[in-house]
Amino acid sequence: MALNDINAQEHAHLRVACSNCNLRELCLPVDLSTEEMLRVEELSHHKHCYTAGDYLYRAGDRFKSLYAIRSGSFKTRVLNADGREQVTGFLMAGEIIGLDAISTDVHQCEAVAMEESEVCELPFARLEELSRDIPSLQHHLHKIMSREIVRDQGIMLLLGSMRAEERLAAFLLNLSQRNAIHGMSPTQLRLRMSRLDIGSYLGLKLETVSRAFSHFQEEGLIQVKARAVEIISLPRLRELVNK
Amino acid sequence: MALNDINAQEHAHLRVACSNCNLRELCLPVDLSTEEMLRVEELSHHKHCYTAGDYLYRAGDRFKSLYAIRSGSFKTRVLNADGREQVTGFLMAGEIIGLDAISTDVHQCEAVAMEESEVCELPFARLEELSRDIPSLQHHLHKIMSREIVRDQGIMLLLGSMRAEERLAAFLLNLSQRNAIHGMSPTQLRLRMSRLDIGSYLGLKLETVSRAFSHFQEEGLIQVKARAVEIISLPRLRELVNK
DNA sequence: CGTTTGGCTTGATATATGTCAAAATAGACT
DNA sequence: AGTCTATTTTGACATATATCAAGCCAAACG
Repeated sequence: MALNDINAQEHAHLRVACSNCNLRELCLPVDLSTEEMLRVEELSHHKHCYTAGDYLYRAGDRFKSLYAIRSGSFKTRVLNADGREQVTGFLMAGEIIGLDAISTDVHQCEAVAMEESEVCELPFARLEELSRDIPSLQHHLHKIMSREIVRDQGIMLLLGSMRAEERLAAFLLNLSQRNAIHGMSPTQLRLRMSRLDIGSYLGLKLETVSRAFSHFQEEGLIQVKARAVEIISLPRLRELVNK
Repeated sequence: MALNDINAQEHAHLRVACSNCNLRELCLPVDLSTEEMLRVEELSHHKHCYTAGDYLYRAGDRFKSLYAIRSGSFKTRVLNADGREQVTGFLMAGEIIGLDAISTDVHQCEAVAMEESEVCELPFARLEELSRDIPSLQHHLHKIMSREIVRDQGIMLLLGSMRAEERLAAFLLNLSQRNAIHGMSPTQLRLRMSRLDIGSYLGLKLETVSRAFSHFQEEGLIQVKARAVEIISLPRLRELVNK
């Protein structure tokens, strides 16, 4: 079965090997023995494929598994009683998604693919079992959850104390940094999300986001062509955030 | 040594027993055996006392322990490079504080007591050990971390999509609910924090917070006397948030 | 008991961002 | 290629919140 035969709607299962995965150091601790690695692979040997717009899960879905993003990207968003919505994150390869659901066994937010994407399913009950036997895996899981808390606090700082252009600059710098982690260019960004989504994430209206992009371009900070953004001056963008 | 002899500056140690603690069901899973309970008590038998303004920890401090608040309350805040600050939470009895530090082994934010407060220290390495042996404790820890993530996402929704008065109403309702959990009145609130802190938490200036309080009072929603707030109409306050 | 101090309230005004509307552009589909 | 649709940009204007400034109040203190 060739990769491009997979229909995302079927959530096709595919065997994968963590030991060969080039994202290994993002998902797993570094010091696993061969035997431990085999046990982990047994846990997460199922891969699922999605296309843009597909839901990985919806608010209210019963929680069973975390997901490690193997390729592509997702956005997560929370919905209010009255339909108000807030994009809470844009997640890319190597990141773990679904941590919010552990608290109640029900997904609190929803996750939507922003492009062709693949995830490894990590049944959480098995993950807990395994992490009881493998201390470094246990600690790694704790770090991942803690990192999510730190990330969220950073966004609270952004939403609570920064103005529109500072928020957008921080957003671009964050994308740049995460691009770099994956060995991609820190200055050539291909945005996977709309201005509306960026606005929701940054607590701004889409028009404000668009104007900020235009203004950055006028100032020679970036070059914008729709969703292709080139950062001309990383230092000046950083200045903008820290002032 | 009597309780009121304790000097907060000394962070005096006191033996405490979880099994007698009336906050037990907030900190611990319900189904611990007597033997397991004894082991947990061994983990967390140290209590520390603080007075208003004392730091529980500062950003940059090496991470060693989580803390369970036994009495009183703390605020946590993150600081930016340029001195910008954001209050990220107001924590009260029964809540666990310090989860953000697990990710890097260094505290990312700082925690300050808002009144006379006591905490139980939970050395994290020991907590991890213990939770390897006691699956329900392990799962409980995961739930606590996940709950923090959900809480943070709720604040992101508030900061990103609500207007000033909606934010304040949500804040008051949250306090009311947590008061109720502790068997206290859901309508008689004694605020432990200043308008400045509320403003920082809600992403507003203190004047805006003050005006919103005044306006709520004019509308007959609440009765404000400095930091003593009486909620007159919970339903109308809820309406405000969900519209 | 009067003074000091920090926190809170209130008013007048400024400004960043939202709102509404229209045009431009880019992608998707025949 | 050409039409259709969704997304993005841009402009004019409205408004929520910030800013600046003054006065008020209550707890703390000499």
